[in-house]
Amino acid sequence: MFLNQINVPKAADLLAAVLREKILRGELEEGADLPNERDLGGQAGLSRATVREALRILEGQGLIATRLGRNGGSAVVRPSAAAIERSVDIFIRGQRIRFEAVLEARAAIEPPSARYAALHRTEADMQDIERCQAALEQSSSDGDIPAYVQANLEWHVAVVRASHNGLLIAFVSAISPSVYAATELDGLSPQDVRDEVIRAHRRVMEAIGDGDGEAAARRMARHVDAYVADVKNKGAAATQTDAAAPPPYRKDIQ
Amino acid sequence: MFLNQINVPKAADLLAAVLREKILRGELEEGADLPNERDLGGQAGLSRATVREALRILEGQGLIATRLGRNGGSAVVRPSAAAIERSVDIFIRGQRIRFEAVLEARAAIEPPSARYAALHRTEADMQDIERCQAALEQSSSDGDIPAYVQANLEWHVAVVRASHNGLLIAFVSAISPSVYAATELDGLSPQDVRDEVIRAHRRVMEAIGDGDGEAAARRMARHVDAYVADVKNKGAAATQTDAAAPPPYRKDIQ
DNA sequence: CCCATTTGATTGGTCAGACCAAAATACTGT
DNA sequence: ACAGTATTTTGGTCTGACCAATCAAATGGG
Repeated sequence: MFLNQINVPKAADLLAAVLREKILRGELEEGADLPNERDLGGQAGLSRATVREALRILEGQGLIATRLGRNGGSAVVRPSAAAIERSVDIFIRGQRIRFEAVLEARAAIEPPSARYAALHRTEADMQDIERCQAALEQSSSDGDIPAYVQANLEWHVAVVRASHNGLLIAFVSAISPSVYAATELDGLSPQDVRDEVIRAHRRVMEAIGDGDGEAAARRMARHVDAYVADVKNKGAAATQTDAAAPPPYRKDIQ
Repeated sequence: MFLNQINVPKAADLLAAVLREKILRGELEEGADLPNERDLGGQAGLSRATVREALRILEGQGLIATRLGRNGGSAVVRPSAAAIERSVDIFIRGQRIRFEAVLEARAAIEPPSARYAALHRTEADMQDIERCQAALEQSSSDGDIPAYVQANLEWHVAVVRASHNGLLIAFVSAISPSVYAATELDGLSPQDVRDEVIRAHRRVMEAIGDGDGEAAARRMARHVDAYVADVKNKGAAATQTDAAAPPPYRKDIQ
């Protein structure tokens, strides 16, 4: 062997790569309009169909947004966590990641995030968290389980957001929908469990408010570990009755 | 107001969504060939250009792979962590995530991952980790810094891989390239620091080998926190001499 | 002069048809 | 039996056209 398999790149991929670099290097700043598709094709010596495929790639990566009509066209947008959320969702569903593993990942990330939250939180962060907690308590006393689960997730995301670490926020946001989808399914959460969750949240919030990182991490760990243990028990109980079926992690997969 | 903004979906997006669901629901299993582009267009009542845009979207999401030539076409592939790595890379670069924040995220995820690794590792996992450690020690004594940094990262990924949690593996894999790119740049890592890293790794490995989750987590935390503190100090020192410039986090951004 | 309406220009969205190029298969002559 | 050639299948790309959404400019009545 003296030559590696030569990889013929596709024109659309190349164009997408060029534009992506231009964007990420900051040559094209946020909001900047790309030339229209016909001009882009003319400049690059490519057909419009090829240009469009390249734009589709970039759109899928969350780097541009395309609007129709006069003064439309493709404009550079700041890549958000949405792309990460999409890819994580696809990964979880495609790899058939066990629901327990998703919870484990959350249990891994959230306690350190709570520590950072305690260290970096602002006044506005605390207000956000408290707003989520209020919504949680309200929906719990109303007995509105879906709203309760939703508010619960939002509380967790709000805590991580207070860490001001974009990556941790993105990771937790990315796995939250899966946690929600699987939790809602169970229809669990009796009154006493909900009350205990509310108390645990209050303890964590107190630590974050005090700026006590260690306490925040410890209490958050207790809280999410209890959740994981709870689900694992349920999973084990379910496996007794139906040993062959893998634990469902999402309603549309069975 | 009595009607919300009506969102006209694009044909390619719809087709991509339909195919994506088919794939993720398992209707099309791994390796299955999609119909060729002409047939797909015929069945869906769409032009080939539109079909190709849809396929490009799916390809970007890592759900299909397309090969040229007779017996070519698009085949379903299992979505891997690669898509997550791409989106995280774009996110980090696009959001100008501080390098410290990337390290913080790693410092958050790796200690709990080490705990899971201690609990779930197999014999093969230990061998992988030891192989990485051997490469690390070799390149360190050779003074080959790039190889050393590379082996260092691989060791960390190998540890997380031993946790057998796909999400944690994906997250750490996703941020590793950024850690590498930024670390290499520094050209730091004098002999004594490298030796200390090697000793820290050995301590973590011992705990994982013993199945002692708490010790593994604690030692890993010590190890990565030292790294973060080191970088933060360097960052502070650098800011003294050049207070205006934001800390570079990647060589191609300056 | 102002405002509502109509008209027109710009741009993405889609289509149809063609040809090229890569890759596997079928064929053919030795 | 085999090497070499032709054929077929399929993605890759191009050209050119028309539709549809959108906004700007022209228009016309009050």
